[in-house]
Amino acid sequence: MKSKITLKELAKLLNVSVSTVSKALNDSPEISPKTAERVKELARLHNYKPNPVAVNLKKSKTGTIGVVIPNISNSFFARVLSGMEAEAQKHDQQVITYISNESLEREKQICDMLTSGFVDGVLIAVSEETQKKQEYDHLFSLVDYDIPVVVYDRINIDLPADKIGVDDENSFFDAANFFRSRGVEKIGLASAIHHVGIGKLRIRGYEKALEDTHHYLAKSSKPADLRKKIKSLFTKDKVEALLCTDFESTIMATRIAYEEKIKVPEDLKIIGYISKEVAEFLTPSLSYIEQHPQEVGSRAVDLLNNRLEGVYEPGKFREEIITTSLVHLESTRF
Amino acid sequence: MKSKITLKELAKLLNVSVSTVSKALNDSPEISPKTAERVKELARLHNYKPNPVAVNLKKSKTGTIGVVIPNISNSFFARVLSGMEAEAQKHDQQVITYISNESLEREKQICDMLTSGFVDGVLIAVSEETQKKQEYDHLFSLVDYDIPVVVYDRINIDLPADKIGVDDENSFFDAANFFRSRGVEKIGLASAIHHVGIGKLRIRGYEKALEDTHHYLAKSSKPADLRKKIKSLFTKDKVEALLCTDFESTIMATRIAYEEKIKVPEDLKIIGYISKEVAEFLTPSLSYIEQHPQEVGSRAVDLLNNRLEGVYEPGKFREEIITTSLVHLESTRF
DNA sequence: CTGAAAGCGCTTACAG
DNA sequence: CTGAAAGCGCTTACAG
Repeated sequence: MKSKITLKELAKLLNVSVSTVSKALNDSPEISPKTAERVKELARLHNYKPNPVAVNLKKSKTGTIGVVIPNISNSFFARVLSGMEAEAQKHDQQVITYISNESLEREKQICDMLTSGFVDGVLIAVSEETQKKQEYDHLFSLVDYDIPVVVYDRINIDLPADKIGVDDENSFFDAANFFRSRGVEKIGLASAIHHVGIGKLRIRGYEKALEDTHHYLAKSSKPADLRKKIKSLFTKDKVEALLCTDFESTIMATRIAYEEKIKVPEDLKIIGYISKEVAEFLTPSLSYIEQHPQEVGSRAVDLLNNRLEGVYEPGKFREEIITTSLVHLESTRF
Repeated sequence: MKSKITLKELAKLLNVSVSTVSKALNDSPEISPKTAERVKELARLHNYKPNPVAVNLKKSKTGTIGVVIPNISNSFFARVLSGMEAEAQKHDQQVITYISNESLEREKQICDMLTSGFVDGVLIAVSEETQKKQEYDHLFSLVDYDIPVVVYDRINIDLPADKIGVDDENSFFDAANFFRSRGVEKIGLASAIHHVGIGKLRIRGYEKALEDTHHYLAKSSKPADLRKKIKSLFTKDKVEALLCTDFESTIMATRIAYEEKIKVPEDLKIIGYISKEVAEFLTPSLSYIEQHPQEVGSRAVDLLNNRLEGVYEPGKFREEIITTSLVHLESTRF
C-alpha cells in the first residue's frame, strides 16, 4: 500500500525545495551532480513517479490520442487499433478508444466529448451512416477546436485533415487483371458495401480493369437479396471468377458455391476482402487482399504526431496510401 | 479556431470572481439564480467546457480506466472491449487500451506504466505467457499501488482482485451431455489451448460429463501436430461428435472433415468456441458456445466502479460468472 | 450571495 | 547551484 509519494514530500525528506527536486529528476543542468544523485536515489527508493495528470496540466496537453472506430468486431479495425497502440507506446502516448458502431448519433456524441479536451488529437474512420448522410459538422467542429484530426481508411471525405488510406481501387483493378491475364472471361463482383466509399472504389477498380467486357455485378446491402444475386451469377451467368468487396459477400459466396456444389477453385475462383486469420482457415482457403492494417494504424499515429509537432505546414494536409497485396491461397489455384 | 476559453476569462468578461463562475456552472445552491443564469448564458455562448485535465487534478483522479487485452484480433476480446467502452461511456469514463499480444514482457511494461497513475483502475485478461510462467509480480504491484484491478475472462489466477469470467467448465459439460442425450457414443475433443486456464476448464467439463466413457482427445499447441491428432480422431477412432475449445481447433476440424470427405452434420457433429460472426458463415454453419462478451465487458466496468465507489468491502473480492449458451446451427443438426 | 485564498502536483522563468 | 514565486485550470472550504 505505498500510496504515491509527491514531489513535495520528497523535498521535505531531502530538506531541499520542490523546484530542486523537480529539476534534479528532469536532469536539469542547473543542479549539482551531488544533489541530483541524492534526489534520484530517494526517488528510486520511494518509487516516485510524477503524477501524469499534473504534468499534463502544466504542459497544456493530455498525452493522449483518441481513436474512433466504427466497428471493432471487424478484424481490420481491430488490427488497425493494434498498430496504433504499438506506435503510440513508442511516443509514450495513451490511446483512448471510442466505438461508434457505425452510428452517426454516437459519432456526434464522441466528437462532442473530444472537443472538451480529453485528447491531443483524433484518429477517425467515419461511420457508414455518416458517409451515407454526408453529415460532417461534428468533424468540422473538431477542426474548429484546433484538435488535429487524421482520417484513416475511409478517406474519401472532404475534411481539412491528414489522411491515411488503402489503395482500394487499385487492389481490385489488379485482381481483375490477374484473372484476365489467366484467360478467365466471366469475372463477377459481389458487394454488400457498394454504397459506401471504400466499396465504390473497389467496384470502380473492377470496372476499370474490365471496361471492354461485360460486368457481372451482385450488389445489395440486404443479405437475402445479395444471396439471390450471387446465386444468379453462379447458376445463370456462370461466372468463372468472383471478387468480393467485403467479409459478408465473401463468406456468402463461398457458402453459396458449397450449396450449389460448385467446386472452388476448379470451377470458380474467388478473391475476397477478409482477414488473413479467417481466410487461411476457410474451406478451401481463400485468396484475399492484404490491407496491412497495422501499418495503417502506425502511420496514422505518425501523421498525427508530425502534425502535433509542427512538422507539416499548417493548412496543408497529407494524404498517404498504403499499398495492398493480393495473397494467393487455394481459391485462386489454377 | 475558437481556442478554448477558461474560467478565468469567463470571470473577467462577467466581472465576477472565478469561484462564482465555477459554482454557477456546477449548479451550486450558493449562487443566486440571476448570476447563475448570466454565467451559464455566456458559457454557452463561448462554448465553454471545463478542462478535464484540470478537473481531474483537482479531484485526484483520472476519469480513465485502463484495459489490457491479450489479443485484439480475437473477436471475443474485441467484443469485450466494445462492452467495456459502452459501459464506461455511461459513467463518463474514458477507456485507455493496451494490447499485450500475449506477451509477459509487454504486460510488465504496461503494468509499469499504469502504476504511474494514468488510470483510476485496470481491467485485465492476463497473457498466455504470463499464465504459463505464472509470474504475477507485476500484477501484484498494481495492487500495491492501490490501483483497483478487475480480472476478466482468464480468472483462474490467485490475485486479490475482483473477477468476471465465463462458465467455461459448465459449457462443455453441458455440450457433452447434449450429445449423450442424443445417443452419440464417441464424443471427441480438440484443443489448441489445453495448457491455459480456460482450455483446462473446458476440457474438465468434457471429462466430467464423460467420466464413465472413453475420452477421445486431440490436444496440441503445434498446428501440424494438432492436425494429425484430429485427423486420427476422425479416421481411426471415427468419433461422431467433436467439441473444440478454441477458434483454431474449430476451424481446423471443419477443414479436416472437408478434406476427408466426412459429412457434417450427417456423419460428424461439431460444436466450437468461435464467434457468432464466423460461425454463421462457415460451411456448414457451426454450432457454437455464445460467451456474451459484451456482457463480460460491461460487468467488468461495473465491478471496477463499484470498487472505486466503495460499494464493496475492502479486502473482500467478488467473483462473477457469465453463463454461456449453446447456439445450435447446422453442424449439430440431427 | 460573492470573493479571496489555498491547493491538486507539477514545471520553469527569475532572483539571489 | 538553490529556492521562492507564479502558474497550468480548476474546486471548495472559509470569511465577509
